[in-house]
Amino acid sequence: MAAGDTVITIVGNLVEDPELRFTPTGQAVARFRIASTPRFMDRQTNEWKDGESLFLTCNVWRQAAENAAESLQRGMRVIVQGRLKQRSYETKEGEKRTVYEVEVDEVGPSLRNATAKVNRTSRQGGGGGFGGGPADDPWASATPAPPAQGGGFGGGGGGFQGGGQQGGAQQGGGNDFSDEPPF
Amino acid sequence: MAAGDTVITIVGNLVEDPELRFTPTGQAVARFRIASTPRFMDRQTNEWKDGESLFLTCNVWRQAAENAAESLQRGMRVIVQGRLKQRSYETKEGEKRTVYEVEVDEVGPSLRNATAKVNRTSRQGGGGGFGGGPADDPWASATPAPPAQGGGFGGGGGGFQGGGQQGGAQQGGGNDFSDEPPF
Amino acid sequence: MAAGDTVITIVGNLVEDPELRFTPTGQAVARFRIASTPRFMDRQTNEWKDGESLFLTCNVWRQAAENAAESLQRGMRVIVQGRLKQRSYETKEGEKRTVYEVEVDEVGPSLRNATAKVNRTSRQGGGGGFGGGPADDPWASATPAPPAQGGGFGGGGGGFQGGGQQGGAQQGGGNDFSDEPPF
Amino acid sequence: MAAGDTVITIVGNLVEDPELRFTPTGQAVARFRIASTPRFMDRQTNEWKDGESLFLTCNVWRQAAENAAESLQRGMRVIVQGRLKQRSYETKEGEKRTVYEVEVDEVGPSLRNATAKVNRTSRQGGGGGFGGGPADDPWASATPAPPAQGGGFGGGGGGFQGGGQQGGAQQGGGNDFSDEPPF
DNA sequence: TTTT
DNA sequence: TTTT
Repeated sequence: MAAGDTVITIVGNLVEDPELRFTPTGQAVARFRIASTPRFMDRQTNEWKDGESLFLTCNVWRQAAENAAESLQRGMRVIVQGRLKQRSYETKEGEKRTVYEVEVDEVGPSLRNATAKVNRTSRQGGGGGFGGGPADDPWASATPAPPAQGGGFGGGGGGFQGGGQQGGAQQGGGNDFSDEPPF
Repeated sequence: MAAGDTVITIVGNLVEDPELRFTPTGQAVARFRIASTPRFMDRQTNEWKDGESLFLTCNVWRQAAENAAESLQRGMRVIVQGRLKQRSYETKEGEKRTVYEVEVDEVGPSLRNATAKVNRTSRQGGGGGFGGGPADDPWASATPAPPAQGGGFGGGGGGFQGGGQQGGAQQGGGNDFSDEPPF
Repeated sequence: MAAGDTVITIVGNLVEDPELRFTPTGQAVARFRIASTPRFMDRQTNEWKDGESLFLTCNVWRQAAENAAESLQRGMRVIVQGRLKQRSYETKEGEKRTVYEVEVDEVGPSLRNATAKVNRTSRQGGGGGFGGGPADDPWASATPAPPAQGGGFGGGGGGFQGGGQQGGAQQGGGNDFSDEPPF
Repeated sequence: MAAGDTVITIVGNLVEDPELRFTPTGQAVARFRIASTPRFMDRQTNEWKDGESLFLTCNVWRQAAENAAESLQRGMRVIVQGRLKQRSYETKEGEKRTVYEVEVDEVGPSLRNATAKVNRTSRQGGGGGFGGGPADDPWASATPAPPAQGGGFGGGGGGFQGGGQQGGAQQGGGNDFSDEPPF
């Protein structure tokens, strides 16, 4: 990173699937656009409301580009760290325009996504598929309430539902029950 | 988030598996420790060297806690956004100590991880499983392969290799071949 | 900045005057400690309350170190941008301790300080001094007064009151009257 | 601050003097534009070079707005912390445009400015004025001078030279002589 | 142009 | 105490 770069971290949802391309030298680049929507408490109605979204185009390079194209998808919530850049160009009509983009240093799917999971090593899961069946799913444990899954998740199957009610009022959350950290 | 919170974004590797606990009210909390290791170019030898690691304990709550415990693992590279906090306590010997911790707002596995992937919706993949062994891993191929592939990815297999040569010299990278973005 | 450094921006008040020292080679370093106190809206009482302070030691180098020692002072609100570092050492009793410190890249007094001002060029002010007492302080006036004024600013007066009730409820604020930006 | 806001810290130089306005309700707002220019080491020539500047418009409110209008000036280096926002509007020709702006939470002059200083209390300084001309400016001296000085600081003089060679190669600096912190 |  |  160059000294004096404007570092930015954005959390938002993909507005479209990432698009993967390759430079002439074979370098992978993925580009996607995310919408970051702040939520604020309306002090009148005591309800959470959405603020205006911030849209930003992000460019990822190399291995992460390929991974992004593979594993990210419209609707998913992601965390992006990068450097804010400005690019100037001329329209066909000869007008100067300037766009802001993020040169990505790190991206990843937010674990606040419905059931975004990454694969762990094979020692993890016995069976096929992904996620593990209910049987060996530690979340299924009776105690501290499973995050809700019926038969679900079992082998051969989808899993991730982009969308869903992720963020929600819990944003910035933490300890809404004034629980003490049990550590 | 409270006004005036000290927001921090950390990228680093899990030093241990996340530990999941529940508060008396049943709230999930996961805690893990990450090591963030800067790399700098040694101008003498013209080599990349590791700087001193920064270690930080992170606390995640709720759904993300459960997801973290499920999908993160020692060695993985993660992106964490949260608020830096200081906690003071007394040792048994009556000495005051203070620790710094991060109250996590967002975490996710970095897509610079070897083959960190999250599940996409079922419309995505035809077949069964997820992950796929190194042998059929399209990312392993040097040639710019298209992200979508036919049979691929099939069943029974681990997938993620924590560790590996992730970060590497490409840190902060981007466009080392002075390629133009192909967009 | 090394790649992978953990960048942090902290806003807080100096807990003590900066201390200036010089390395054997004559390099200036200033060190000071700041307290960053978040404020949150207590939803029960509908009042702003202070959260737990975060204390952090900051090291500034070179010119900025000298400027800091000269112009910063206990109580002042400052903005600090730097890299979070961990330093390990042994106590005299042989115990290992670790401290977190900020290697400062940029510091400056916050313009939310009571009357923190920096000097402008001489075309600005007619007269001698700087600061001006409360009586002739245009900022004290409720009516939107023009920033530049004739005689003003004259001589022999203190000016800055470190501490005081700066931040206040306006934190993160902006547009509390739902005014439209007049631009 | 709303949850989910995209926090940004920018360091750059004012491209123009701040413009101060007031909303109908009398709320002060200052607006200015800054240029943030990264520097990178050209590994071929082993020289520091300027990267492309990032330009961003910033809006400050209230007291800080008035202070900004008073104390900031074209050319000065400032630190800005705020929230990145997007504003959409239509041109007179009916075209939709979108601009990115920063809603400022904190601003201050960088202490890496040539001689940016803020006033300290009168207990500080013996004499009259503030600022001091270049001639008697202790910061101008190359030798590590003690921060406290006798008569010092005397009257009638400009002081701040906006622009100049601020940033310089020392960006991100710290400890270029591998000096140990003398603390 | 748009996500949740 | 420690990750890559």
